Amino acid sequence: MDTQIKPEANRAEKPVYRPTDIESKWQKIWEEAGANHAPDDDSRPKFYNLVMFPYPSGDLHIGHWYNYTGVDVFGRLMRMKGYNVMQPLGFDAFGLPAENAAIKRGVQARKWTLSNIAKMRSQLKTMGGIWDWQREVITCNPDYYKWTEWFFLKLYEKGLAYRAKAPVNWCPSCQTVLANEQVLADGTCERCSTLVYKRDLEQWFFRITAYADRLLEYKDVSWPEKTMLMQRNWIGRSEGARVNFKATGWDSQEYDLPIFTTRPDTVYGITFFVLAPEHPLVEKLTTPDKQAEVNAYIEKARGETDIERQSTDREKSGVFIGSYVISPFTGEKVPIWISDYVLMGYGTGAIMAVPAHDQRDFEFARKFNLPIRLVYMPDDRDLSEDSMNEALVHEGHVVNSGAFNGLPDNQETVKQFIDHIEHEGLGNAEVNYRVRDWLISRQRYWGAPIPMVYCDIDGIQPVPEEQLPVLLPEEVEFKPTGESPLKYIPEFVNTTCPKCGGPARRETDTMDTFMCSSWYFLRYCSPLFDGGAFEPNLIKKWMPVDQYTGGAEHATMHLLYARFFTMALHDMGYLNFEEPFTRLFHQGTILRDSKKMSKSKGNVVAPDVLVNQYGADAVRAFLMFLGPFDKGGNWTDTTEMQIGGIYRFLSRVWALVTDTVAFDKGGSVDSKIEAAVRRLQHKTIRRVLQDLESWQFNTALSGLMEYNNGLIKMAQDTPAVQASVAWREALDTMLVLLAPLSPHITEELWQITGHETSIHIETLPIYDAALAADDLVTLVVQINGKLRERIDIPADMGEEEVKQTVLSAPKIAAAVSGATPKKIIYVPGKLVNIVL
RNA sequence: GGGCUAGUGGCGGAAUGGCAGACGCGAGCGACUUAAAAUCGCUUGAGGAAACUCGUGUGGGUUCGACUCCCACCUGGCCCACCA
Repeated sequence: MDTQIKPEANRAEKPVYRPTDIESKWQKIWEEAGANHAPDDDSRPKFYNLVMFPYPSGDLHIGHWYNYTGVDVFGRLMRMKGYNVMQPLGFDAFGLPAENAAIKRGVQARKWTLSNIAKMRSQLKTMGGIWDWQREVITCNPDYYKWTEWFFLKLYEKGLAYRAKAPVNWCPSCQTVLANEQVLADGTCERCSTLVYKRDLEQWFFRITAYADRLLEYKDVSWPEKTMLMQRNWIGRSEGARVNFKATGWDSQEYDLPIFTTRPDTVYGITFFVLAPEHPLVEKLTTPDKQAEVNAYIEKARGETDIERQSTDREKSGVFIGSYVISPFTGEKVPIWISDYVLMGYGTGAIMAVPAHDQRDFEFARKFNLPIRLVYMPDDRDLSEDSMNEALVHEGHVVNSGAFNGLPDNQETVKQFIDHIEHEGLGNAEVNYRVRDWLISRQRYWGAPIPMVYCDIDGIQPVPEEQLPVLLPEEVEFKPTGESPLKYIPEFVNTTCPKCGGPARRETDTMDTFMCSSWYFLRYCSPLFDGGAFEPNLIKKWMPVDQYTGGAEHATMHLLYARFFTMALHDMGYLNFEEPFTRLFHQGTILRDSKKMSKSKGNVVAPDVLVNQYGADAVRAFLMFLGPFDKGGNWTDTTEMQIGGIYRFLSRVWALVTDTVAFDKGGSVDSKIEAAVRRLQHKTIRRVLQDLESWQFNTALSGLMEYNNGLIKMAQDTPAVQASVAWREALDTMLVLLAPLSPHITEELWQITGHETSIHIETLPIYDAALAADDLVTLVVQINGKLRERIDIPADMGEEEVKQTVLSAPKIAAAVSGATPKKIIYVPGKLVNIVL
């Protein structure tokens, strides 16, 4: 291979650094030796090092490399620390892109997916990671999705799966359901530009809300605070009360209208009542004279896109529907309105409006000239309903509330109101969650089938376990609209009822791919096991995952679903732990010109060219050198130029080590020089190990570069040092510390320097503080906090003597010029600050 | 609107409250070469001949001492977004 960067060999007898040759050589040797496989029977302690598996889009880009290199560096480090490291990889293989390829290019989804996997697997192998390919898991294979279906049945048995109506994106022109990704920002269909609207469909849900409180616990896990906070906000636990109101419909019947509020202490402030436009009682409570207006409003709300409806800063809208509720607290008639700021999906879809103390209600009241009544008054000033221009939230003391007047705004007051509500039989304390049940139905072809059948006689019936898997047909034809072809395959749809044996229809929806990724980490433990989803003893051996690494964007979806799954399986007795991932780390994202890389945007950076030119070792180290691993980076046109620096570094390591080999071992060298070598060696061990263990790969590398530069300098100054034992050990240290980052060159040099076993099973060097200690330390001398001088002093000099030495230094003495210092600050080994 | 996070040379970035700019890229000069590339050496925050002065988004504060801690603001990124 010819590149302009590569140095010529300056001596014929020395081996030349040819990265690609070395890399393919060692990758082959490692693979044949099974070096990357984590055996199930092994006496070392286990370490399960997991990375979020990729979607097989077809091309491995530099972002994948970044992510997987960091994980591999950490895995290799743990292996060198003596762990039996299991580091598997697989493919999250169901999903929309395969279906789009099938529609647009007429290639079968399965074929497309598997050829992408083959390509990505071979690309991945070039990075020289310790991926345990014997454990590979592909979620679209029947031996995997059989168990995805099985989990569905188990959740169904436990009452955690249920069917309900939910809105989907419906394109009236294509006559099909669209995924959120297929709806453009302006609310139109990506295929035909028709306006998409919401339509209710019967779909399957998982009752994740039943686990909301448990999901807030985080038992025995060490996760980033940020991620837990995101999940907590997502789950959104709110304590409050349910209060029952009653209203009379135009049919003279009385209807219950419960509401949920977090502010039961403001019930006396209610001046109107609002229902979500979709609320089922709207029809009964709308008086005939309001019918037309109300219907028009509901129509309008339905036609709005999510983006429109969710925008906070739009003006409030709504319609009075003609009926009233009676406030059980004040006995007043309170008008009922509908408005889209009340959501059917949260609480009861109805609220009591207290405009004086809720900003949204306040805006609504002002817009429609509805009354406002203060039930809290600030302690330090007067406020009037007419002049206030925003709601008063959490301030002051209770007023206008009968026996409660005078109470302060606090939890105790809220509790007294709830007690009162419960005592009067008007309602009860209640906790609500923002999180909704998990909708897993997808009106898509390329996913795991939902193992359910519909019988005219027996209704909904689960497919019996022994009939699993419900196989997904592989040769299918798509309608031009992109509709799921499953509906039109009679052999798939028509089946028999497991209960009565009569004719029945299969469910044609498939499962959300998050379902597949909610348990893949369990499958890695026994990927070939066919007696169940996993082999219980191997689960006990490997789980929970010790280290999980992946993007922060999965905080509220995948990471929550996987925890829910694990907890549900624990409760069914399949697992003896509740949290799947003990430690979590989010790597940063590599952007291209400040934008996310994606195949669809066409802005991906391919690693292949760089790997061919500089070798995988250089690309790995280069990516890790860009910055802190959790920060990611912005890839611009000049970024690539930096790889030359890493390549030079590796070449210099190569030259340093191969130069030494020419020297005879066992020569003697001045003990002072030997001590200097040891000092540099042990200082490096300390900082580099510390950095590697805390994922600071960029500073670990700069530490190694400084080490390399230091050793080169020593060899130049005193060539004889290269014959010493200390020198050989110093080079061993260099190679061992560099091995996790650049595994091939270090393995090659390890062999060249006469070692007979792989460098990657070496144990890490141990830091010796005594060897690292300096005789002299450089002391910084400041006057009034400003740097004035640097003085070398013996490391063991006492404080008084240090101060005297400093004060008698000519520059300092001149600056002080006879004045008496007010104070002298002494930080041992670091600095002296003289305050004048 | 809320939450989180970041802001340091021409660039990527480094600094348990203690020498700002480590390490690397790029650039400049030099050596080697007929020449170029590669390699090696030196220089490289700004101003200044130098002594020295200024300098980590802006403005305050705490401290002997602040890139680092506190307050306010400005700008970017990410997540959530009318959740009663």
